[in-house]
Amino acid sequence: MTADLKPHERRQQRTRQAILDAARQIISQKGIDGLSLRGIARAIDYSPAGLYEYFGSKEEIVHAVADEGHLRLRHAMAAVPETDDFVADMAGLGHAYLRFAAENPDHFLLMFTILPQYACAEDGMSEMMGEKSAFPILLQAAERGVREGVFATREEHGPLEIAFTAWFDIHGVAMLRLTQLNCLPSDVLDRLTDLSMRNMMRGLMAE
Amino acid sequence: MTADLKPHERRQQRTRQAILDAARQIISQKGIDGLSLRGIARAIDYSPAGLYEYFGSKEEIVHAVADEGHLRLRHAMAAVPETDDFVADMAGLGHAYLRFAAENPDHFLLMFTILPQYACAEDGMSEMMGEKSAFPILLQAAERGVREGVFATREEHGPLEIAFTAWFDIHGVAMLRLTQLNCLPSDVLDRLTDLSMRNMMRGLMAE
DNA sequence: TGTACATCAGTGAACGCGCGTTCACTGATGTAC
DNA sequence: TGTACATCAGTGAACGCGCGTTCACTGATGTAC
Repeated sequence: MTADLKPHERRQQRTRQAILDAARQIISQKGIDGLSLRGIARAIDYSPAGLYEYFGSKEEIVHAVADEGHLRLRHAMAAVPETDDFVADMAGLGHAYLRFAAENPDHFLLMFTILPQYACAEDGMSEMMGEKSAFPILLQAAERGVREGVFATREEHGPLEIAFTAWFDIHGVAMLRLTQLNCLPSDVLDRLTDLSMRNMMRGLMAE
Repeated sequence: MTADLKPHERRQQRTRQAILDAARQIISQKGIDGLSLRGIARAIDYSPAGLYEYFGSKEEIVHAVADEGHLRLRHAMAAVPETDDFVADMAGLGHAYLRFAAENPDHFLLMFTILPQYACAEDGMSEMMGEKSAFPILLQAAERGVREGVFATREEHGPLEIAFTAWFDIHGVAMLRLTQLNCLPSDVLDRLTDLSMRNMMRGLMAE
């Protein structure tokens, strides 16, 4: 993907990435409100004006960081190995989601919170199905679950609906753990998380 | 609760409330980043310095607005009437939650997003069980569901665990609808929401 | 190989802005005698 | 009832700050002949 570039293009790419990495790191340390062009520039030994060579505005940088986050989340979930035990694999996907949220809380909040002002694509579904989103990974798992007869399907209730149900549940867990339940001891949280995931699976299962 | 106050105390209370109302309205219109002491002061015809008679800092105001939000959400859910049909009542609670989120998106995001830096109470559970939280309403419903034999219980899986499962699901729906799925047509969203709630209930039910 | 020129990445200073907070103040309201 | 004083709610101007963005610039790198 990054092959076939002339040297100066590679240098550009590298600088662009350095900007995004610095931005991500600053967000991790000080939250989204702590992010400033001046801070990014300081981190990569540039003048603030220099950033405008690579991005048109601060907002563009923030969007790029969020996009990158979605990609990283997708990769984290895609990296969950597939075993014979579908139910366990499904739980593994959920835990990958939660681990990402726990390890990158401010990045996660940025991705799933701050930017509702995106222009809507005319087909709202297409963005979610794209390569930048983790949803297709979940959808694939739902399809496998159906194929293996673990999940029940009915009229108007196929893999897509199953994937959404799972996403809703795991996303709620992730958000509430970050923002409301962070005072609870983590063993309690883990127990509640597991129960919730199990209940959710139970609601989707055949028979 | 507001009785037994001397006139000047009532006046103070009213001003305090006016500040919070203005803050809430500004947040609704311009988001949390659009909130400034100057803006609040302008809205209630005060000088910015005057606000310090009522709150010690901007942060205090923001926390107060968030707290008020939790109270309003609780009231919205407590106002859902109880009928003979438990399952329908449970769905009603979910819809009250979602309606609140949809009608007060920025307020909702403030409540459930921005302020993870609260000092943790030594017992993390107590705040959630308090009068400022909507969770007890959900817990009551879960207890009723158990009492009526709709929800299954097992070892280590009682009303509390049921309430959490429901909260996770409905909160995930609310957050994703606000931040990721706002491009989908609302009939699609409503269908997915209902399916998810039904699946969740199914996972909790007896037999 | 050497020279003239164009392109490019990055700088430094400045722009105007809105912010939270402080502080000395004022004028009205309440209290004591 | 009148007067002196204390309290209180609210003001206005100023503080220092950090911000995103612009723009004329510079020095290095690349290109053409």
